[in-house]
Amino acid sequence: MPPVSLKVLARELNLSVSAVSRALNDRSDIAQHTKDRVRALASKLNYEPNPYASSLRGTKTKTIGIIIPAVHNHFFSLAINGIEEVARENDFHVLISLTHEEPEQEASIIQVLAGGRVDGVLLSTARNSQASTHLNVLRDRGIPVVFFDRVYEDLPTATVTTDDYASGYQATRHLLEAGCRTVAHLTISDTLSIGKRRLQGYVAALQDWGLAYEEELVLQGHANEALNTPLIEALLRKRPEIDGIFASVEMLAMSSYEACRNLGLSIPEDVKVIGFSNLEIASLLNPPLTTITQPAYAIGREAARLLFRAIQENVHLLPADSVELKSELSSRRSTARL
Amino acid sequence: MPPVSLKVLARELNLSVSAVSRALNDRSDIAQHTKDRVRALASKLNYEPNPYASSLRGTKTKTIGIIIPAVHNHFFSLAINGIEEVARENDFHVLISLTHEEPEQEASIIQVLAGGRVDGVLLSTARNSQASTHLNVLRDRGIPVVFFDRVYEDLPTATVTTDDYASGYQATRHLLEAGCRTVAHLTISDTLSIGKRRLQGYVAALQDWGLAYEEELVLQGHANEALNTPLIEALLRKRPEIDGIFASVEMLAMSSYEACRNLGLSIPEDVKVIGFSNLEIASLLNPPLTTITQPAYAIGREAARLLFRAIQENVHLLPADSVELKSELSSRRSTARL
DNA sequence: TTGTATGCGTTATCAT
DNA sequence: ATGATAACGCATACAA
Repeated sequence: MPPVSLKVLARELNLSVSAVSRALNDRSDIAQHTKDRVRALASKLNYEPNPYASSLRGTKTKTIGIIIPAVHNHFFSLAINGIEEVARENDFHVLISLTHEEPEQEASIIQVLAGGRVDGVLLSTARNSQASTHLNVLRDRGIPVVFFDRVYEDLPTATVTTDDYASGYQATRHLLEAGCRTVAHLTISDTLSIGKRRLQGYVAALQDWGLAYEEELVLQGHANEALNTPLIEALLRKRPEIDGIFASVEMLAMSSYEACRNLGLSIPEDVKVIGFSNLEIASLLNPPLTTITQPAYAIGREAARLLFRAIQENVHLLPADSVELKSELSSRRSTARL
Repeated sequence: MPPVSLKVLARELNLSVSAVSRALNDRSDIAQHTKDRVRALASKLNYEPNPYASSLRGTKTKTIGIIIPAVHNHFFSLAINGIEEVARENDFHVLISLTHEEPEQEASIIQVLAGGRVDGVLLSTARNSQASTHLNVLRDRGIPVVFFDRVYEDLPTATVTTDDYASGYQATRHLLEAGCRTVAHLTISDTLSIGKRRLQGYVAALQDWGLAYEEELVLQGHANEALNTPLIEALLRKRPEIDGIFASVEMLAMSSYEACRNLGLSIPEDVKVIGFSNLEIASLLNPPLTTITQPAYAIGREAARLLFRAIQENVHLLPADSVELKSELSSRRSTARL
């Protein structure tokens, strides 16, 4: 069955297309009686305005794009939840695209979305994305962007992040206070914004404790998650004095658990582990994992809120509009002082 | 900066709009030389065709819709991964909408998507959705739908599911073989397709063991996840002879762990637990959780593949096109025979 | 209060 | 080989 258009309604009601259009948009220059007739038929026939025709005229697509590395990740799925909710409140739709951590994918997605598919973009960058030139298309088209969590630091727009430096410092201090003297740091990328900041916090904490920073103790995880456990095992074998692990992402904390299990190392007796994580069930792990939890849902909401300000009130987003939220450390048995 | 349109390219090249259009679409009636000129300028100016204008002419939006209860759930996020991948392979976009388990939301989302926003829909129904009449809009508009995991059983279209009855039977048998004699079943809904089938498998297994089915041992979880732990605690207190729990979804298995911990019950000594789950880290739980794992990623891919067959080859999907995949039981310590 | 005409960006059809 | 024109569905400016 062909979709119900204004034309169909107009023919049926012996009205002009424009009269029907205005009736449905509740314009003041249409008789109440006519509005009633039109609305009755529209709902009877399940009329739904073609959003693409509207956007072709105006240039609001009522759609925002989310570009993230993966959805299969507690942090991102919680963030999406927050974003989707705000979008719904604003009567917008959400287009989701995954980069799978590949900068080229990220660039191509942006290029396509910029072609008029969305009114705004929420972006958390791929692990190895470096130059931000592929974002120029968005700027040129006047499509606002808000970064969340993983940001490009040199871009003149708003970001929503957490206090990664402070959290990195705090996590490391937590291990040192628990008695660790040789703390390894597992990161996903030392060029990525969050990777850099968390690492800086780690380094600063070591310094304050009078401990030397050793590059060898910093392990960069592999994109292929299956490879991380053996990498960590190798590190623990090479440096058996390691008594603490600070994992900058959930996945690396889990790989650390597996590595310790495979090597017969006990947590927290032999090695203490702390990790960034949004696992609700951290307390059900063996042993319960000490976590730094980011307010993922709030981050999503906040980022979306900023984006809608830009879209609907037509304000230009500036770095000064950026928001920083706090993460929370939950101490559990994986870092217990013995 | 205004977006680059065909008109802009045409003016710049002293060509007609239609010539430019055909050049970009690589039509045979355009001189190679001209094609080259056009393509060069297009890529120089980052020309991107306006997808909404194309879809207005044709009626392919190059977009599919995913409608699911939540994204914050391992099963669904893995499925999305599979779907997004197939969509990308077909050069399609993915619109994602969450029902938050509310049938009204589901209906309203469908109504809106049917208004020409997507070329096809992948749907996993909300927990309490009953009537499927809100899907008629899609049928009327000729928009194909593929259900995955949670399906409407009375609908003449294809579904992608797992062998839920067999899995329910197998899970229950697993507990009985481990020595359990009073097995509770935790479900999210006994009207939902997957809930019904898993329950039927549970009932059949009890029967084959000569055990009576007791309605009291079947607990329906609450949509508000926080309420489930106390509900399970209450059940365990009321029926202290319960020595096995079969949780039909991951969340309820986790709540069972918490309930047991709160009551001081040991797993698997006092109570054995098995649950449907896509937690990669089930083996890191305390104790490691015996799981029935659905091939979530494959389900997503398969559902998307079917949908694209319908969209691109214009075939009408029938129940006979449905696919059933197998889940896998991984036995771990939570159901160890002692 | 309602109708007519126009244009958004694209593509198909029919000229030239 | 290229150009002119019309149409998709909608919303606006203007006419009646």
